[in-house]
Amino acid sequence: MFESGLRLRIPPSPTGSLHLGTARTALYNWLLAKRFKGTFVFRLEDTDRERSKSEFVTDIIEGFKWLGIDWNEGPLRQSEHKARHQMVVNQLLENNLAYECFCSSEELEQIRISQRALNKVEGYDNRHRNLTKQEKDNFRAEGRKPVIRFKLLNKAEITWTDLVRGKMSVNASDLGGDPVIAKDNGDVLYNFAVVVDDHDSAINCVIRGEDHLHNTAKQIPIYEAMQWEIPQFAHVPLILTANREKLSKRKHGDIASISNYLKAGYLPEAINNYLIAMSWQFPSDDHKEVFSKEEAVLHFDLKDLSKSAAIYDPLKLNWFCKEHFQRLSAEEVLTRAKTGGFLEALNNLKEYSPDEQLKIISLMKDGLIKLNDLSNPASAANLLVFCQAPNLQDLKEEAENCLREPEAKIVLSELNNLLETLADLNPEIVQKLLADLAAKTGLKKGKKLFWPIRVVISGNIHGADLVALLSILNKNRLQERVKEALKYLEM
RNA sequence: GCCCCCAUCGUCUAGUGGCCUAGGACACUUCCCUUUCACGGAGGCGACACGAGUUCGAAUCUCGUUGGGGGUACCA
Repeated sequence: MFESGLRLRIPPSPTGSLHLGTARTALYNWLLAKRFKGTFVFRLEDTDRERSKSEFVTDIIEGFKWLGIDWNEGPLRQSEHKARHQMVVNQLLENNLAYECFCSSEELEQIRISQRALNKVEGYDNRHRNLTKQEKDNFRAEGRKPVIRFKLLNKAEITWTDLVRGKMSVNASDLGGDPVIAKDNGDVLYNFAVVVDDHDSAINCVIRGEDHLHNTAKQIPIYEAMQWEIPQFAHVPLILTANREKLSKRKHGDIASISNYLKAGYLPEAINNYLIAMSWQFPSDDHKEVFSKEEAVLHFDLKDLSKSAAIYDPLKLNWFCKEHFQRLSAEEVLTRAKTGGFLEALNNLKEYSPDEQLKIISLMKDGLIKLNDLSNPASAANLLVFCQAPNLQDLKEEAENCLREPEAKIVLSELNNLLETLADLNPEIVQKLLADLAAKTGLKKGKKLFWPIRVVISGNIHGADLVALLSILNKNRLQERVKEALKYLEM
């Protein structure tokens, strides 16, 4: 199908930070480019001068890098192709395939209102298609500046075979009139610029969101007018929120922006996995769910994409996160946490040797969702227990109650006594320590025996394996916290 | 309003006319493991939107209805 070589592109607009949906479209492009050894072009769609910002350019590039989505050409900037765009506009004008339209926005609005009243397609009624020179001069004399409109041939059936959806067809008369391709200030518009740029980059396969379906219908006639080869099109399904609306940067910025995931310490491999799996399934017999984008490359094909929109499910994302954390070595997690700055709030972690730090990470990483959780008190995977004594004045009710049990005091003072006889702790010693403690207190095991210890070290009745916890914490910290608690209970 | 797209458990999906009393995953839930939580293991709950066709036979094909989404800019 692509004898000359597959050429794909991703054209984000730097009017906002990298969007989850853009990342997913980029991923599908990337997957296909890798699979069929194509060329992937990265272009910044920055023709909207007011809304485009350089900080967003940085954000988008950083986002792609973080996800591991690389490209072969670019970043190209649409704004740098102005002269070329102007040239094509003129060519269209000369060939009578485009024309000047002097309608004011008020007139346009009037046209829409009357069309709507008649249950017709809203849009422009092409009234300035055949203006005489005299009429144009009159408008100019009024001080009106024209926009340039492209002549859509009415009634023409615009068809293409979509690589995801199959045969598609839109009637040109349903497109809302001749589209504006250049504003009255000369700036060209998206639907035009994208055609010129894609053609100039020899793009032969356009993968984009389903929200572009009508744009494709508007763009194909431009290719035809210029006698340019029309690329293949593939419209991928959208990502919807839980209440079934298109995921938008404005309304759902927190979950829509890739940079938020980066900052929170999500694993890019988990994001990629989730994004790909949203509309695509690993084809092998086991239909495995957890995979890398590199594994997906081996099997990915547009025809296997789902046609229906997918609803963003944070719980499922979390699951992918856990799965990918479990697959990472403790060394890797520690490195990423350090380089990402996620350990900075955990000052005292430096007191532990590198080897101890690894033990800490491997003890905690299985329930990890994002690196942020390492220092988040609300997370079960936080490392706070290793870094600071709990604030006993401010315990949760269940923890406070546990400490107020009469047995708690006995357990703690016996523990304190036993600790006096010990030097450094290790798992074997802790094992024995707890057994001795059980014997001394007469409490076999269970809540009465272990929960007070947990509360004293972490402020929580739940947590990671106690033996591992205590042996890493070691004698001094443990004893300190036990004494502190005994003091607190005396008050 | 008009145009287009989509339609299997709450969610993501497998399923391309008989292997389907519809399979998997997330979530939820029961039990087991465990000194707690988590992990892990074994179960459970739970769907072919509806109505007509076509066919010996339909989740799968056709039409209609309904529902959902997107689009409808001198934004991208």
